[in-house]
Amino acid sequence: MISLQHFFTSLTPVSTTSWEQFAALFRPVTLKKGDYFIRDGQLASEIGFLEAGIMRAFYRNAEAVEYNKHFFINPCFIGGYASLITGLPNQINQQALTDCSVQVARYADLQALYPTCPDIERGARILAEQFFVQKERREIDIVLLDADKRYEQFQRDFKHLEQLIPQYHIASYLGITPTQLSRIRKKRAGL
Amino acid sequence: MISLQHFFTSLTPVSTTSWEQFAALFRPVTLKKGDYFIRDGQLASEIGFLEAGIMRAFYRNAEAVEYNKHFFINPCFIGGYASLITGLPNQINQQALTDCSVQVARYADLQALYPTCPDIERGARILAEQFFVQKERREIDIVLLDADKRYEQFQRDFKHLEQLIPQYHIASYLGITPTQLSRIRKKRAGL
DNA sequence: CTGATTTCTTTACCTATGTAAATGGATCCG
DNA sequence: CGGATCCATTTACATAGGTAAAGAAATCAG
Repeated sequence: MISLQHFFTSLTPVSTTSWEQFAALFRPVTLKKGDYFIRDGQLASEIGFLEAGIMRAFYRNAEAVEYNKHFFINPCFIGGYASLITGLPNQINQQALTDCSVQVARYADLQALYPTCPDIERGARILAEQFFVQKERREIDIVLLDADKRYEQFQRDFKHLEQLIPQYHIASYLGITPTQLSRIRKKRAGL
Repeated sequence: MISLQHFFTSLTPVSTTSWEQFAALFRPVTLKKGDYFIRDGQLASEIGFLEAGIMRAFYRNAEAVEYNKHFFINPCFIGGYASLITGLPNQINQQALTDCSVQVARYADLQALYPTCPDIERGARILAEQFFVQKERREIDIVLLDADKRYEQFQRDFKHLEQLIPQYHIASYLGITPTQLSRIRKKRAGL
């Protein structure tokens, strides 16, 4: 299992003193299945590192319909990143689909390290760049692929996840209804 | 008109020596209407700052159908950002819709400044964060809004642009056909 | 085990949007 | 002026996908 230390230092080398200051900011938190890490409407103030468990990120529209936009199945950073950056209200929800263990830090404390720990700020830059790349990849999938292809892509991106969560979550991720996903699955089984 | 210097220093303060090294990397380039700054399939190696003019960014699918994903109407950085970061082939096209003036630098030269100019790297971090926020905002629009609402959003986001470019570019940005955009416009006029 | 709940599939119908082709304005040349 | 080109609109038809409701299957709790 990939630790916070392993994850961060794979972004960029970090000096011992920087790492100690960085690691000291985090405290362990347990999320039960169904718990939220962040909800829309809130101001984000904390960043998390998901050590174990599965979470989903989703938007809710004006009619309270949910649109899954991502599943976290591997250790990675979570949180209302856009809200942390802009200081504007968060628009995303992040919810545990299984029990999860998370390391949590105040984002302001993390930012306070940047002036004295350029290696930490470098990690933050690289992380922001990777977030951007992920988003662009997903954008391309949405724009260029039809629902069938996005389903294939989902299966590649989230190996084994399909068996672990209800299908309406997958349909929501694909931007279709469970009805339509069922049609796609049926069509594919017939081939 | 916003210069590269004005733009960058509004992200974060930059020391004189850092700025001089940074500015020295750029050379002016002129793009004629229709010219490309970057095409899909290429490896990106340069970053640009659009000083004046209008450009579009678009994807092309396997059938060569184009999907506009952004219009650059104000001074800002351009380039195959994901390709610069990952070193993988670029997937996006960026084309001048009017004659444009651009300041161009080799991305590797810019990166080479990071170890000695933490203020420049900080600017890069902030820029990456802002790119992320922009993408997320656009993602939310695409997921949560129908074509009518996205059209309204387009008109707010790109004031006056509608008069300057053909409608099929707008339709492509909205993810619909010119036929459908025509129907939307007609319906709205009737109200 | 059994009833209750949740999830998945299916059916019937409906709507938004796509495709293709025709029409009609603009606009640009020569 | 008069064709040529480009662009927006319109029409007719086709299709992907939505909605609602019912039924089937799986899962869970007592």
